[in-house]
Amino acid sequence: MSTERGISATMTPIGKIPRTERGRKTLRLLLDAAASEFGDKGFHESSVVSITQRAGVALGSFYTYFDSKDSLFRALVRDMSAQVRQTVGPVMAAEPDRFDGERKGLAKFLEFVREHKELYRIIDEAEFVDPSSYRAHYQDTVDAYLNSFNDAAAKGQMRTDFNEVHAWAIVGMNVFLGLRYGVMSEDRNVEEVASIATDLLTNGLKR
Amino acid sequence: MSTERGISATMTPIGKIPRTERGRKTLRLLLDAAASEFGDKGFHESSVVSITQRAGVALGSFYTYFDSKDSLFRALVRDMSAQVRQTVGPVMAAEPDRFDGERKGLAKFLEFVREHKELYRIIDEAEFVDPSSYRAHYQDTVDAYLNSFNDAAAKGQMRTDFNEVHAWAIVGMNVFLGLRYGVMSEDRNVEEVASIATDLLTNGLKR
DNA sequence: GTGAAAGTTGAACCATGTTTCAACTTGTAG
DNA sequence: CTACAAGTTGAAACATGGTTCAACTTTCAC
Repeated sequence: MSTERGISATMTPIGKIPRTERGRKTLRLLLDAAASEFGDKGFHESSVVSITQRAGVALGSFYTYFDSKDSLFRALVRDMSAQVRQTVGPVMAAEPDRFDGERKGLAKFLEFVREHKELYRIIDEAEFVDPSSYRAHYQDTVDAYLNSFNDAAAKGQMRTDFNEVHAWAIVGMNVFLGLRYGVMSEDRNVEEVASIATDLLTNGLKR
Repeated sequence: MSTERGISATMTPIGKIPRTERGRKTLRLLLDAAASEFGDKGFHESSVVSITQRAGVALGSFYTYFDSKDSLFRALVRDMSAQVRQTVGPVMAAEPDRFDGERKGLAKFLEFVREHKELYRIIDEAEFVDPSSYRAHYQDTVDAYLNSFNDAAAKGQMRTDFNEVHAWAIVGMNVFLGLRYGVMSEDRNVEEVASIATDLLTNGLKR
């Protein structure tokens, strides 16, 4: 449930960037502590004091790297959003058949969610703390779907009369499956859930 | 964007219940003010002071009816959750054909969302402020879907091999369509969105 | 080895906002 | 009309937690 990533890959203007090894380590500690803290308690219940305590550094050190509690949160939202796409995207794209890709991608997504349960709390709370990143996150996901649909339709793998409504519907479907079968409980295995959902998406509910 | 409802219909233990007409009016003012305030700013940015100002009553009056800011919010969550089901359920159930019901129900839901944009902020923020109501809200919706699927399948209107995964998928789909075409923008009419979604649900995406 | 830059520290400052309460006004039953 | 209950008021008490800062320690280039 920790991010396990290098510092400023997608981590755009975090605040001040560390110049030394010691600095990079402290920043990493703060980032990881913040992800757990926000995941456990949500943005408002989390406190900078508590984050620094988890990280094992002094309160003041926080402000060496971040301008404010908000700016840390914003950095985290953008980062998690990118992480999801970087994790799921390639898995989906690797399958020649679009529906196989959908199934594999969804399974990967559910796996990711289980390993990063803080994802939902962070993204969802962005609706309040950082609305533009929140919207951007879903819009980006929808756009990725539309692109992949274009490819698949061109290859004759699916209907050609799709549009943004379909994409939003599918994203919503996946988000909720992640909420239910990733975050709330792990009472079904991910492949099973992914198969059922992909079948629904492929064939519909009619008899 | 106001609730326009009587006081304690579904509004379980709100706190203290008013004994006089004057009291009921004040409570109504507070409830409506709170719904707008939470809708505009979210739970944490909202303040009791500001809610009482909107309502045009004194700060202290708030505590005549509610134990705390939290308890007011909890009351509001349960209330909105019930309102959605009471609004959409009957419309859905009225159609003999399950897919017609789905289309009409979704259209009604989108309409409701447009008239109550505060719905999403309140339900979504319940994830943090009142997690059990948040989960209950979606679980109740899913259960209602499963029941209606049972009926429809018995009438031979749809596949019989559905399960909870299908229900969560569809609920997620609808929630996201509400977010996009109800809250974020009203750039498509509700019937159009509902038709596209229902067609997806009925026939799937395959060619 | 030395000194300047980078990083660390936590007490104190400060802003915000929830909750309490005792004095006051309004409603109503008898 | 009276007296008690219900409701109202807002200043003040209280709690929380974000942010600043000046003294201190560590790192590292030269």
